[in-house]
Amino acid sequence: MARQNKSQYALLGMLTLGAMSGYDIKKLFDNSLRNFWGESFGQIYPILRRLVHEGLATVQKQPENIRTARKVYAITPAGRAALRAWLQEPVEAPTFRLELLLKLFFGPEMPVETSRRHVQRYRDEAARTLEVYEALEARLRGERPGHAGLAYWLMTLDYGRTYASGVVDWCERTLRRLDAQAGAGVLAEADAPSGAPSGSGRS
Amino acid sequence: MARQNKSQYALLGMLTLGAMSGYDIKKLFDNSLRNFWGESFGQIYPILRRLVHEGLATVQKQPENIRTARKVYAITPAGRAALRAWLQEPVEAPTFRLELLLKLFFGPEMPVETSRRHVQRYRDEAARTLEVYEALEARLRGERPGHAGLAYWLMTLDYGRTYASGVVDWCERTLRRLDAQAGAGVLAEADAPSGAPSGSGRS
DNA sequence: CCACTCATGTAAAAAGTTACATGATTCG
DNA sequence: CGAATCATGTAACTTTTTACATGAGTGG
Repeated sequence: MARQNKSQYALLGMLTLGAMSGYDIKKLFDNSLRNFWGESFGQIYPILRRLVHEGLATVQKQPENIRTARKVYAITPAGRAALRAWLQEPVEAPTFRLELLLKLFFGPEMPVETSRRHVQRYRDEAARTLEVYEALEARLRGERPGHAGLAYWLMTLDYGRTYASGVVDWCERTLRRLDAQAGAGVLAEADAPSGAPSGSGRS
Repeated sequence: MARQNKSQYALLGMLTLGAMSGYDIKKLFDNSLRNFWGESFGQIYPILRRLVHEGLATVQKQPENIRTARKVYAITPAGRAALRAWLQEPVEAPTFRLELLLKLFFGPEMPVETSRRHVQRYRDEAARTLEVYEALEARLRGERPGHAGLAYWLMTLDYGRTYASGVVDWCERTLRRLDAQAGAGVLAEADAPSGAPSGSGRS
């Protein structure tokens, strides 16, 4: 029970990398973790406020006084303890929602060419992501040599690379399969407008 | 704008496989699509009601009269048209939230052994999933030979297999890296209880 | 001066899960 | 007859996104 809020731990974790503002945290998510985690401002600011309220973080206005000033947050020992307690807990199994696969699963409802287009685009995106990872890895190794976290960051990056490269392979295999599908004379039927398919009876 | 609700299309898609009840739909998600899509009853029943209201599906009570009777839903031509329109639309890029990677990213905050345990468990689960897929593929090929959807179902299954097998590989590589990490003298510090770590100063 | 990035925040809506309530049927 | 499965549904809650509002500073 008490469905734990993972976002708060994500934020606490970010603060272990150094004191920073909500804006900085957002940038970090977008630049470094976007392949496996993200948070929106609508989550970040309210949670930061709560963390301070609960004594897990502290704030300090940078220019002081000004209403829209930059606020720098830092993790407290209590915050670090809370984070560590969560890090100890077993990882919950992720639930995926892959729209591409959902659509592909209903392939008989569309022309093969449409499935093909979706898969092709997915492939291109994964290939681009792969390039971004190469660049990111080079940057990481260069910028922060010897940083305690480096080895771990590279592990998560390796995950992204493995994943993206697996996607590219699968897409290429699937494109070939779709071509075979199109060649097998399914095209004519798939192009049909909306009639009911042959076998709809329940067992 | 008008953030489209994907769940409704998932349900409509299920109904293209044949008329069925909300309970049947749930079972189908749990048995066949669980690696890339899922829906809870809290979503399914209200959405089915709405689909009927909008003319995208029809209902029929099976024993009739009884209040808790089985209700069988069928897709209408309008429903099929709505589904197909959605199938045509470009696939939105998925956002992942992989708790394992988030925790691993904060590796310096925990003993190497904890990271190791998480990764090990992840590996075991992926390996088990892989076995389930093999069985599922055999069952599919046997049960429904010649079904129009079979080729597509096998493609989604192939995705799951590729993914799970990539995860297993990554986990094994990562376990070796973690061992190297532990050997590099990080263990002593990492095993410490919870006080502030050596270099906690903000830049 | 205009566009862009920096920077904080709120409100409303959407999406989704969980827990609960109810009751029939089937199998051992 | 008790447990499991079949079967439907609602209400409360949590989580998350989106859109909006505001305003300072910087570079062309």
